[in-house]
Amino acid sequence: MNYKVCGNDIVLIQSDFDLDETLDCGQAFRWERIDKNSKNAYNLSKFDFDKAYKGYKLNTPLLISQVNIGENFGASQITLHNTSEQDFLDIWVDYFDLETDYTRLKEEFSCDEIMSCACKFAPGIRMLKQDKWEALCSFIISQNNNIPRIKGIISRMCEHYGRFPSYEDIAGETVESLAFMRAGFRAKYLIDAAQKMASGEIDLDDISSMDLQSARNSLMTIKGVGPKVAECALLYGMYRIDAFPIDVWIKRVMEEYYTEGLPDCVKGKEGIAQQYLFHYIRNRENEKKD
DNA sequence: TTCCAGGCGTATC
DNA sequence: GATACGCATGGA
Repeated sequence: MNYKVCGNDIVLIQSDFDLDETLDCGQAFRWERIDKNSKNAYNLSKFDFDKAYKGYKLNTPLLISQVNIGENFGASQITLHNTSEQDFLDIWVDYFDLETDYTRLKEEFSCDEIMSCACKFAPGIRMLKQDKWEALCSFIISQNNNIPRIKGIISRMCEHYGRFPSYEDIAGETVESLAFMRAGFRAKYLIDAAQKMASGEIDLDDISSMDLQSARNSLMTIKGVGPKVAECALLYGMYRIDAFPIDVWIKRVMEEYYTEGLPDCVKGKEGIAQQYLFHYIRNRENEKKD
């Protein structure tokens, strides 16, 4: 890892990392893009960047910016603003999966034609290693919902508590007291998850070390957690990259390209492959509409 | 107005 | 075990 401490900032030159493709691709819901016109509000007036986001890992805030380098944006200068070296090494290196070589990963994936297209379509995707409880909550809220609304519900939740609520916070709530979130029928599922954690019936640390099928089964004892949400909690919250969430979009990918199953070159890393495929099929469809 | 969104619980066969 | 339907909410 090649980084410099510059005053209160951490600066690194990083390949395979694009903030839009990583922070706004449906794996995390608490990153907000900073409009360049409003950068003064973030004390960035003297700082030039191509794109920047503000967000959190659970309750640690971060302002992160990107300056593209070179003609084909193969690498970027990434700056973590107002971040101590300690927090960088303890939290963010892990969160942004900076120890994984995505160049090599994409080379492996690219032995398959569709995967090769998907990797080229969004070469700056990285898997975020999110907090277990944060990811579980997020994907309980995600069911039968769209991404802008998921973000809105989580935003209202965090604003209400002044932070991301703990499971103890939610365990003490009722469907009525959570009405401010406008989460609809999902509120009772959040409460059930929180109460099972409070009672010790569910322990996410234990689940993270179980074999995949046992972990799935344990998560699915929570009301509102079925196969898809369990898979997402495992992939995004516990970095179980062999978990493969199948939502409506990935179902389309499977029906269109992989009726025989996934190619061998993604075996063991299906979850990361899924992230490229999800982004590819969604944005390819969006282009059709334009 | 109807349909859809990173699904799941329940009823029914 | 498979299939059908309702579910809260809000944008298109």
